[in-house]
Amino acid sequence: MKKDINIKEVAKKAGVSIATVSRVFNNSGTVKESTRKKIEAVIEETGYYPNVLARELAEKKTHLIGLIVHSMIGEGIPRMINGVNEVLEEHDFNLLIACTNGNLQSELKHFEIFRSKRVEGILFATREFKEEHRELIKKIPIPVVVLLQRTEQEQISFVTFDNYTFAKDATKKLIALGHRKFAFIGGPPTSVNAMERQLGFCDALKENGLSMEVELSRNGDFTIEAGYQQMEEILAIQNEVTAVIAVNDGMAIGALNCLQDHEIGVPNDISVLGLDDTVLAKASRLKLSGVHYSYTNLGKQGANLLLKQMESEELLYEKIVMPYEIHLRESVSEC
Amino acid sequence: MKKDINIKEVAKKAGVSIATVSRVFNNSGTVKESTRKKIEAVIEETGYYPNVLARELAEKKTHLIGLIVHSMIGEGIPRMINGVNEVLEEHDFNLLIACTNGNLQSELKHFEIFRSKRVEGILFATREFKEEHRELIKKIPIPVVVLLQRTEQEQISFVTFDNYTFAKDATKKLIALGHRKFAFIGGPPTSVNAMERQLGFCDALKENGLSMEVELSRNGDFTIEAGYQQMEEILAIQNEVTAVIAVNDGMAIGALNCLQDHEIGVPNDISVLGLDDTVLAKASRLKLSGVHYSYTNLGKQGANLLLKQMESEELLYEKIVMPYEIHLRESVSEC
DNA sequence: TTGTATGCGTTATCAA
DNA sequence: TTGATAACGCATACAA
Repeated sequence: MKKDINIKEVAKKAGVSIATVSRVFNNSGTVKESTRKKIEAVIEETGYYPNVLARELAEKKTHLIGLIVHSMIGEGIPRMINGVNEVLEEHDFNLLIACTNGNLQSELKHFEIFRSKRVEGILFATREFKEEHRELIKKIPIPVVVLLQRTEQEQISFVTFDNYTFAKDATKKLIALGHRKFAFIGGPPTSVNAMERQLGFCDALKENGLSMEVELSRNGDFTIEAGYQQMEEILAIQNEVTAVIAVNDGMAIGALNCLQDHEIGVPNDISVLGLDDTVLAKASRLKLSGVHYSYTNLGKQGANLLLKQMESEELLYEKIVMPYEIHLRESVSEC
Repeated sequence: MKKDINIKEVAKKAGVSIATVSRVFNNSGTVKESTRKKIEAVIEETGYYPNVLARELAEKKTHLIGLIVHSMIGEGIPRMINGVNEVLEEHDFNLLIACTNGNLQSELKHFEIFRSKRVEGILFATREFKEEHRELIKKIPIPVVVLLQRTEQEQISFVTFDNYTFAKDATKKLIALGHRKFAFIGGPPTSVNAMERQLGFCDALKENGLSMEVELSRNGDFTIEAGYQQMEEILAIQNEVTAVIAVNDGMAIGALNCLQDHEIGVPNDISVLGLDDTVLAKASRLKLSGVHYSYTNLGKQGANLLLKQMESEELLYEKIVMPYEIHLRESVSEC
């Protein structure tokens, strides 16, 4: 453990000026080979490290990107962060991360913290994009890209999945397989993404002239237990249902487990599909059907878009919707 | 989007000196109420934000903690990060994260980057703690806490799980239930944690005077598929096994699925246990038995220890081993 | 090829 | 209660 040493001391030891030391460290300007060698020797000997803070202050660049997420838990976000990280690393940016647990005050606070830390760009993932976010982002002189959420008509960039469309598409696939009697297990009303999926599901039914009893559209809190519980209630209501769609894999697995406990055949009696794509889907004995989309790629796209905005002279906005695939596996069959 | 404004301009607009503006912003020194009001008005009007870079340069503090992880993927690490984040947020530290994919060069590089960024402490999670890490950490004048790995005799702090002991304990529990014929599905030899678990398993057998055929101790790459495959091969070798232990849940689930495909009753014919604790354990129809330990708490402990080291005047080392619980659920029974 | 001097935006020390 | 001014450690324009 040695104390940090600064450029002045290195210069003194090497018998040169700080400007020359700076040149050596940044490969800028021209330095005679012999003095370069001399300086490098001193650097090696002293273990000198430039104080990046000072450099950044002088250069007015921090090489810092801020990432605000509402949660770290789950499969998706970590993969997204991984994607972001991969792109940023290629461009020598460092990642400052804040986790807000979806708390609005915390989100706004971290925008301010990041701003005062002089991050050069901000990636923002929230559960619900609100008016307060909009106002703050418009006010801040830092490029922002919103992840996993739409910003609607605003002049604010985002990269997201098209929850509505893939939910609609997946439902249509089941309809094409002959299913007419559906049950739906949605998420809490506070989850914009879950609501979008639910809307997609409903519209698919509508467009095909189908309808369903209101009681067959239920809501859970994304857990396996909730899926089990809701499936139980669906079965109690009536037994003509031939397909169950859950907004996430956890609840789909819960439904699957419930059906097996009732000795109802999947997919022979009832097909099950989760509008999601997690390891759970592959872990169940009966491979769960679902929708596939890549959080990693979303993260990469987001980071790339942000970098592009940072480089751009004029203001720049882009709205990117990531592609998806529907995977019909063992839990689904014709009806 | 407005341009950032500095303290000098605020001072000019308010007709005071920059020192006074600084005082207002930091509630330091004493300022007359009327001038405070005046300055606050200008701050409000201009949307002034102090440049934290400059402040940090002057104060020689960055309020930054660096976290180096080998991977973001999986359940554990994100929870750990969440724990770290929670503690750091309470203490107004920001988190700089680097993901290295286990690459040694990348790990060392990020130590240097963090050092030059003047982080005040570093949390380091790697797959294998090597000589190079040791040397670098000893050289760097920044407190470091290693996570999820032991540093052995070194004067370097760590917080980890006791893989060896919980694996041994869990095995003993099965022995106590009457099991004598075991099969083991381990991880790749590069995973220190997996090897420690395997050692614990072996020692539990030894201490109870039990032995096993070498071919019944197998290795996989942690995936569900690998677990399935290895179980298949175990069954091909012989059929006296009454208990299978896998180093992680994924492979335990694979084994479970394999057994069900062979119509071998679990737990009546064979008990299955995973030395792990992920959502997978609760998702399987048959609740998988396993070991419970909290990554969140590990992250909190690590962050707290690091903060303690940072505050401490003299050098300080602590080695913390987190507690665990063994959960015997539906996949295990007496023999 | 090298050195000098200035600026980056703060905080902190003194003096007023 | 306030203001000037010197750090903080570096980059860089300009001069030598």
